[in-house]
Amino acid sequence: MKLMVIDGNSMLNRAFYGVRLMSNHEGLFTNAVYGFVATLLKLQADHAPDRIVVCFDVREKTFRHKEYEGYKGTRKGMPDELAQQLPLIREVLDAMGIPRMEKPGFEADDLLGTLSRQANERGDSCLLVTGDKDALQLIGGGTSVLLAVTRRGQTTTTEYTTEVFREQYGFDPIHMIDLKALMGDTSDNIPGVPGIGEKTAMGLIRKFHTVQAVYDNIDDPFIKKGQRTRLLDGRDSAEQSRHLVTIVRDVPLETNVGDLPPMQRDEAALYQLFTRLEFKNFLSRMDLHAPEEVRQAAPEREIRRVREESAQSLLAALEGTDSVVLTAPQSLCAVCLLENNTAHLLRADQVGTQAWHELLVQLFSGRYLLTVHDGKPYLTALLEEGIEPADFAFDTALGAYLLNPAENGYALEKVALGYLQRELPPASDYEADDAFSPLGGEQAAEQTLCAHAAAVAQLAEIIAPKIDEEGMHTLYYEIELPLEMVLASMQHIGFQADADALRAFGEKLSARIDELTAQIYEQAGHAFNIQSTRNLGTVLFDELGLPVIKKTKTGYSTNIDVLEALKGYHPLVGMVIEYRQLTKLRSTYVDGLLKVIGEDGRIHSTFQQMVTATGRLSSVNPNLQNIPVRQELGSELRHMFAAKDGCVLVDADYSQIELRVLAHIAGDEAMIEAFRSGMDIHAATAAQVFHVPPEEVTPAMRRSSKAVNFGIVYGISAFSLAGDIGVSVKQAGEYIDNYLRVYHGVRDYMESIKKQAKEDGYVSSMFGRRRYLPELKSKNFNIRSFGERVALNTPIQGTAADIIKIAMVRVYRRLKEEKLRSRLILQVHDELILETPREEAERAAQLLREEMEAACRLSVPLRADAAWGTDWYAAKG
DNA sequence: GTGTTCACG
DNA sequence: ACGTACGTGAACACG
Repeated sequence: MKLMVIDGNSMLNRAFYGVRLMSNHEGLFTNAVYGFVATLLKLQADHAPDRIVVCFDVREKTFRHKEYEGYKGTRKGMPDELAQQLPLIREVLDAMGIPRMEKPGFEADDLLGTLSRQANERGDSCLLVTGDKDALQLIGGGTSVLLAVTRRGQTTTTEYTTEVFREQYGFDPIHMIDLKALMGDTSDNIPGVPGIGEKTAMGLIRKFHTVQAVYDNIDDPFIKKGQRTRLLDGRDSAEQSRHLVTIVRDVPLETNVGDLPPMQRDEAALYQLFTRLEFKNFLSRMDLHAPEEVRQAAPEREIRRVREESAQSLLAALEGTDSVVLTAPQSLCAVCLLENNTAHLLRADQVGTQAWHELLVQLFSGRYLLTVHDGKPYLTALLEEGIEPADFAFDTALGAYLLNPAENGYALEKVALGYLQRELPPASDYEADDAFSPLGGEQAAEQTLCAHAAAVAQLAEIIAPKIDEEGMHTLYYEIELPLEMVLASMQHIGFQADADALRAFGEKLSARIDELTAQIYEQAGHAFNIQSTRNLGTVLFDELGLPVIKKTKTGYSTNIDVLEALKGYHPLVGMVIEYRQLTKLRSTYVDGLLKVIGEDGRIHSTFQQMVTATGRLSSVNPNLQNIPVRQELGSELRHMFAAKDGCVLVDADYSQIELRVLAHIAGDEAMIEAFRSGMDIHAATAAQVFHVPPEEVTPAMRRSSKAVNFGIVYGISAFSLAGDIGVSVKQAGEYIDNYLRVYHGVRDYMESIKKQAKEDGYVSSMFGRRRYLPELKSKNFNIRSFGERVALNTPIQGTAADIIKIAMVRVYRRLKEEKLRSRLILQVHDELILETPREEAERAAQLLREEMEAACRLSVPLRADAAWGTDWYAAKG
């Protein structure tokens, strides 16, 4: 028989520090459990033991540690995030059928020693798993040690047998005790012999093997004079240490190795536990499934599959239905329509191009209420076919996003696992290029398409009512769902970009970058990779000896704040700043954008609707929401984004939308009044905070008020405000105090939103968009503070996101209703851009501004400023 | 794949 | 006493 004995504390610590902090939906921390389970599975797979025992220290009862214990009896140094997870680990082990062992007064090591001895005496082999080198003394007689070592975040394990140990150390494992007795171990409070370090101790033990023998041969010429003195002085300590490091191998145990039952997983308990912890990949890896009674909640539905022969027969089958689920490859080369538990399948190559086109027109005409999962790709595919689809009736991906916007990714397989506890075959079955060609994997493709349709139908039944229950009906049906079509249209139309102008700009940059590179090398005295922060750090701080301003966890920080601070010290610094700026422009924007200009000369970014935790959109491939504007050189790039011939760009942006939302949500009379007065808000704030008439507000006063205004929206602290505007923390604190005295509605809001967030576990935007905040439950100050800032910021940022989304839907509809030829092509959080026939510009600008301002009624006016021009640079007012 | 930096709101 | 702004995406270096 093969026994494996694990040092539970050692493994737990490794798991906790090796896996980034994770928590489930409710804010329960889970990372240590996750790492622990992952390690257990790997150990089982690699070593296939017949029995496993996990041993723990019972440190609370060990008097040695008592004085360090906090009031709750947790060991010093064990963060609460980890302590919380101990009971979960116990549950996991129990469910896996792995016995736990602990014994007051003994450490895990002693249990390892005792169990391995017992096993060996019975003739069984034993593998001890630990990160503690002390355990190496236990090797031999059928026991080996699997030692885990973490270096640079990477854990490697080495299996030590007697041979491996001898090879590495040059003596027998048992003499590990003697080695430690001489060299000591500061982390374990083992004194050893003062003045004898690892090197000397190794030499002595290799030669003499034991402490006893060292002292028996103390006059041996091998021992140098100084060492001899130290050894003799430290003799008591050596003997005491030897005693301390010797692992007990005869702990009286209630359960002996012979009594260990075979491991028996309690699958139902494991399923329940992993579901609660949200360990979805373990559920599938360990092939765990919902027990019968849970499955009853969402049983897999029996679906009848019908292969339709023609578009007519398909449409006839759908006649009179009030709800249809659609699944299809994104290219829409086949469709699966599920109604009334019957899936109707049809492939493009069965019906011919023209008929297929007609079918799609019919299908997406709005006559059928279509439910889909992530419908935008279908919409863009249809637009490419020249078809103008109607909105979907329901999109389960969008619904899942609103129910919890913190997930990463809403792939059907993942959402189904979460809501239906069911594993689906992967969409790659039908997304593959040849899945529906006559030779492709048709069977799997059709089967998967049907299974997915069934899952979408069930998901809709679960998600739609939840959306309503959680007060997001309007947000969903009137904002997000119609917005999907607006975004598809924006993606389809794209933004014209001038490739030649980009290339010319790039060449200009390259010429200057080459100059700078040469100068930087000259200043440094050698060539190096300027883009490598490590190399640059070496040059700046080691070679040139400039003062270190800030450190990152991997070395010196060389970010812009640091470089600005170092500018006066050395001419190289200024060059690096310019070099950084130019290379950023060249690689991210010039090269990056050139790569994505389509054959139509336009850039078709993807607007992601299900990414951010706050409700904002994001833009990828490329990101058109971070095109430079703040610096003169970078903003030239906006000349390359131009309207097509005969058109102009109409650009409108909200003025101070987030602060206006704050004024409204907080109901702060003073701030509302400031906005109603129509004044420059930062100046108005300055006047109120500094008690001066508006005409006496100095630029410096306005600047600091502006910083405070921003800071408030982000969840301010005096420290960061100080860093931001370059005043003392005390000074910054006074600014904030003055600010909150004037705007006491804001102060009250800051308090009440945090309180409410703690009670509810989430915050909401004005339109009911939710974000859960498990961080607020953390006992870690930093994590909790982060949660509080998020609680403050999310309703503001989220409401602003709701508002511009409403505006987008309204602008899109009105352009259609009024049969204008202007088209929305871009959104940048508080800014919308239309491409507009020149003669329509005036009217489009008017419409855009109106709809943006009328999107929502707040207790302050919403203001949007519109302007137009031939390119984005010119259109920005 | 992770960390750092920097572009935007 | 703690260590800080909120939300994104892309490029590059490095292990």
